[in-house]
Amino acid sequence: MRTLNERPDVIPLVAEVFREFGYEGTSLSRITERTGMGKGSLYHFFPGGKEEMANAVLEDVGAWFERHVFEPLRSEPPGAAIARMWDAVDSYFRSGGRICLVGAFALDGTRDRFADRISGYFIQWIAALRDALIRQGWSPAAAGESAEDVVLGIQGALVLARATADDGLFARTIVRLKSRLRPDEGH
Amino acid sequence: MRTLNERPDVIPLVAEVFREFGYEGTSLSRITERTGMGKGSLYHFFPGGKEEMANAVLEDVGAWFERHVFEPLRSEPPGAAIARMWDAVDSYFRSGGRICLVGAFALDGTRDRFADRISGYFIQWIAALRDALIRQGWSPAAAGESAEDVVLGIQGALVLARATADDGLFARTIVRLKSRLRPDEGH
DNA sequence: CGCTCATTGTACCGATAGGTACACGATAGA
DNA sequence: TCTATCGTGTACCTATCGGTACAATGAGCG
Repeated sequence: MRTLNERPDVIPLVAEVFREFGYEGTSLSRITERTGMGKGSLYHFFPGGKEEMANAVLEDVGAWFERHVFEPLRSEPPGAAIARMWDAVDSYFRSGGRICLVGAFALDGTRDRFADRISGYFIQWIAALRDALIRQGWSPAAAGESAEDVVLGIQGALVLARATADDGLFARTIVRLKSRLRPDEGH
Repeated sequence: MRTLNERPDVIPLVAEVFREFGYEGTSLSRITERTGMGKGSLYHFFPGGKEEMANAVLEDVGAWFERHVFEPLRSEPPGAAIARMWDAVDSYFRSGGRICLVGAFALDGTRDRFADRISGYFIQWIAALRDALIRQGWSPAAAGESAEDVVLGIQGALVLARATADDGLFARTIVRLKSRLRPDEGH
């Protein structure tokens, strides 16, 4: 046919396949049917095959969070940046209807293959949030602990929401986590 | 050879394989090499093949938690039962060095195959903990919220601990979660 | 128009997937 | 000791895996 597809267009489609089936559960044929691209095109854009596709997907996810979450946390006024983070998280994960690819990859043997990208994602997130909290007047220790607490809470909520198919769980959890970041107790 | 192996002996070995590689990433040959059992024996004990093995493993995990965590939470004095839960959790997950099979299965397409067992595990855990908190004098609402918060925090900690290869994260998180269950704020 | 080159479908590759068939050997009960 | 059964190793099955080769196609451009 013709050149309707570009590499960046395909990545979100491929991402969704990995999200649904995990790295090992994602077969080239599944990607083919979901993207409408044959192996020829797929290997043209991703000469490294499945591994390169997953890498591109992880990079794409990382870039999205860098842009919409981490960077604002580091440079915008902390209150506004944190509010923005909650909005981004809620919409990105579709209120718990969508899981975190990075978290899912972290849990099985896939982790070792993409260790740097996976750990980088979480470390950056925690560091950026911690930074914002410190700029909001928190002590470094309390900020670090709470940042970890929040990021981990989001991941846990995604696991539980999908495990129990409880529609409200994610939103409930976000409310609770939000309130923990509000300055009422002494940090 | 002879009948050294019994079904119950093999299940923990198989469980470890699923834990490392996920459902899709676990191949019969990997199970064979890890357990030392050939396909003949494997299919003798698990005629349903891989799916039956995973089911048996999930049942085994569920039974362990029922015995060491859920049942105590329901019937023992709440303070002691909760203390026991923390010990059980820390040793079972090897301070974060071991992931939660149920949580891992929940995140990808594997969930649908074992939906009842997976959701049952978490629902029972939360309900049992909630029950213990109520018997400790918490309001039902606060108890439900905190039970969810704790179980989800454990899952999140397992994800992050493995993602970032941070040895101390799990223990740190447990300390924090523990303190949230101690009666100081008004519930 | 004709050249070039990115893009694509198709056929094919060896390896391995999950699963089945079956016959051999040990065992235990009679 | 004879025999029915349990446990096991091995050979084999088809389907699919991830990946490669390559020829046809088409757009862009001089």
